[in-house]
Amino acid sequence: MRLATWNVNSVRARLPRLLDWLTTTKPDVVCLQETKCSADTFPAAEVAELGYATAAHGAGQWNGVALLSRVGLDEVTRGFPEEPGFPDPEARAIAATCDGVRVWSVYVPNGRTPDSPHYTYKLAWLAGLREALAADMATGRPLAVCGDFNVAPTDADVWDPALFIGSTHVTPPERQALADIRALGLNDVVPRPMKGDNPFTYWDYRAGMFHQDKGMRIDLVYATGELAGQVRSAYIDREARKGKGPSDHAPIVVDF
DNA sequence: ATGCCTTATTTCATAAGA
Repeated sequence: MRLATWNVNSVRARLPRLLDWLTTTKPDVVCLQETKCSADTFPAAEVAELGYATAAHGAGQWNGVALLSRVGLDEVTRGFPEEPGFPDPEARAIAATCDGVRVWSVYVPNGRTPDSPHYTYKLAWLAGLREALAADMATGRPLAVCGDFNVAPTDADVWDPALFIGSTHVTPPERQALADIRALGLNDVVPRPMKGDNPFTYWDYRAGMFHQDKGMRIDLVYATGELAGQVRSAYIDREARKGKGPSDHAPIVVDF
């Protein structure tokens, strides 16, 4: 199975690039984040022409997640029980069973600043996600939770750790929340960069950050043990971050 | 301290992103 995850920063704005990328990369299952559209405006017909079934979860201009699959898309769940909201739950999680693998696409709240209520919400949401994953893993199926976690797991995952001290994405509570999720029995599948040493997945649009490789690794693939043991390769598709009209995130592609 | 860039929107200005 070829599994990918990509924060597309609007699936409609990115549609031509997404279709090209699907055609050349040929993933079996794709986790999308920041689709920024409702389920009924998701371009499902366009991806269906390439052989993909769609399950989307969205509610307008912000957030939004989706799953595309050409190997089955069953037992779809949107959100999770007792999902924290701001104040109401947002479209940040969707899961499905694809060829026997339980796949989650998640878009973790940004948090803004550590003194913001959005930060408290972020930590609560990650704790809630942990409980939902624990419940889903009780079935014993292989599982992968993929997406934009908005947390850089280590200092090596940001281009300048000194610059990030005191900022969201690197604080100990956020990193602990990720560690608590891994402690369920999930393994960080670290993809290799196509160029350079840094496994970054996000670069700000501004100030030529991508070209200077001033980025962050905040998009993650966490897989249960047996599945992680079957990883043949994992890479960050930096080509998709180049050129005209890219997302600010690059896709991660994992072959099992 | 802020913009740098890009998105969507009851748009020609704002909120949000990370």
